[in-house]
Amino acid sequence: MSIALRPSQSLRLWQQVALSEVQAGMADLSMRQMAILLTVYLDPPPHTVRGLAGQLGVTKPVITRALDTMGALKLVGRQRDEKDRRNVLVRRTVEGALYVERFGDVIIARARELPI
Amino acid sequence: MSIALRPSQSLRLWQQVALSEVQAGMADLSMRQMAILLTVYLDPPPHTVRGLAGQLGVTKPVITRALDTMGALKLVGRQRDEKDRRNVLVRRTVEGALYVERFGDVIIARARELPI
DNA sequence: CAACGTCATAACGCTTCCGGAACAATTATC
DNA sequence: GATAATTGTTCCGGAAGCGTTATGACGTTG
Repeated sequence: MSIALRPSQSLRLWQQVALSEVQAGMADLSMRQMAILLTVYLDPPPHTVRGLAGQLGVTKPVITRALDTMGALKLVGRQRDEKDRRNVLVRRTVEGALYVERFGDVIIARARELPI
Repeated sequence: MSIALRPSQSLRLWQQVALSEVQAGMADLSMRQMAILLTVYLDPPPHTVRGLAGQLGVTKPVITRALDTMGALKLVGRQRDEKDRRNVLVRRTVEGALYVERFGDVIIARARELPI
């Protein structure tokens, strides 16, 4: 059984989750930042700047800047790759894991409240 | 039947939709901007700056700036309320309606692809 | 070991956004 | 009709984003 959403449900879900996040005063991440954050936490490591840039179809400075901002928020960390010291490996953090987990809970809760 | 999502599904859905948007080179809207845009298009009008600020729990300048940016993208419009000329009514646009509709389609498509 | 790739970041000029305070325009109240 | 309240915008210094280009560190190849 695949997840079947009707148009009004899909948009309403997104709205309700976004509203919840804004109302809760959470960090106002952009779509790009969310894509990076979730990719780091959902896809298997390692994650490099170049790899993320390629996956998102953006330039490397875009990734560097996003990592700067989310790093200041402790949502991700950075570490030199000792095997190839040109690479920077994006590391998960405890705070980031908690953030992502909580975010998933919000989605589930709002999905449950959707009108049929 | 309510929409029941498991934790991994909810986060994966959000990631896939965000990735689709970024890869497609769509406007990189923040969570706040998405909340405003979807509220304007999903909730019944009229929408005022003050009303949106109250609903999102942010200050009025935040709404003004978001409307500036999304107005430049033609996603929303503004119109003076002739009944009470202090008010500004946020108007929907053709471009905005198409944007929102397309976005809903992306959510549905990614939801359908979710692993069980 | 020198020349060339590759990686991530820094630098550049510009735009957007922030929170908070001040503002002009409009309406309500006395 | 003067005063007060309300609405949305503008202004402030500062932070963060953009795309593009340049740079520095590291690895690979001749």
